[in-house]
Amino acid sequence: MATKPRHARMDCSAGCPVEATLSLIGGKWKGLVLYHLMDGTLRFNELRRRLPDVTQRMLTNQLRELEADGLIARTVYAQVPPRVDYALTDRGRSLDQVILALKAWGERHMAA
Amino acid sequence: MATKPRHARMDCSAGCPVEATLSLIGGKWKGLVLYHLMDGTLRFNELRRRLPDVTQRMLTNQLRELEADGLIARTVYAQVPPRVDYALTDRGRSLDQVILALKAWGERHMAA
DNA sequence: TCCAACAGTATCCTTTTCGACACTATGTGC
DNA sequence: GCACATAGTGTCGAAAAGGATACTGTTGGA
Repeated sequence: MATKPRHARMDCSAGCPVEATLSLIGGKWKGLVLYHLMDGTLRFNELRRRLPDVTQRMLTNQLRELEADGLIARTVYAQVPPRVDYALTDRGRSLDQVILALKAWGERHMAA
Repeated sequence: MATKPRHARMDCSAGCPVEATLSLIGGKWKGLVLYHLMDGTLRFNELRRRLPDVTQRMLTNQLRELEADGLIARTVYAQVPPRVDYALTDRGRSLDQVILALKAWGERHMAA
């Protein structure tokens, strides 16, 4: 129970789905992880190399939470050295437009 | 200086604009505030009534941060009792599509 | 004369989040 | 028999975020 949902239900008020969605992708590195996984399946250390500022522990946490929320799938191969693949689920892929909207806005409005 | 930006620059890595945008709207109630202001200008207590679970202090904080980020405009009228209007700026209004994308996704994928 | 409405502040405290750092298991190549 | 790579865990502590509660000043209305 690393993190409890900050917004578990949808029945609080108008506009609440906004917060509910944000609570899924609002983790400090989740947007970035989802964005990189849009390129395709990645192994743990591949993600690490793409996100050099994320500590190993944080990356693990974020991945676990994304998995718990059904946005990514974790596949473990019984090999040595271990191999674990991360990929978007259908649900995760359905966020693509949202991620791209966030990215487009950031590129257009953060010139400062 | 209630809150320091969690993501001030855009030059960190690919996909970073995603995080930059999230850092603006990721406050616990910011999405909700922006969503309600899409209806039009609201006074402080009108917002309070629409967001009953937000304490007065938190609402003030979130509004101040949104103002500092240039997303909303705060207009004070020299009256008694005081009157303060909050409205989206152009920059804030440019987030409408993003907010609506978040809302649409939440409504469609949070049925659980 | 006393109270309610407005838009906040001030203070204190708890919870959550984040990061540093060290540690694990195992089979392969040298 | 040693280090290396992989994919993690565990523990600690600092910092940030969030929440509870109480307080302010003014004026119009009952």
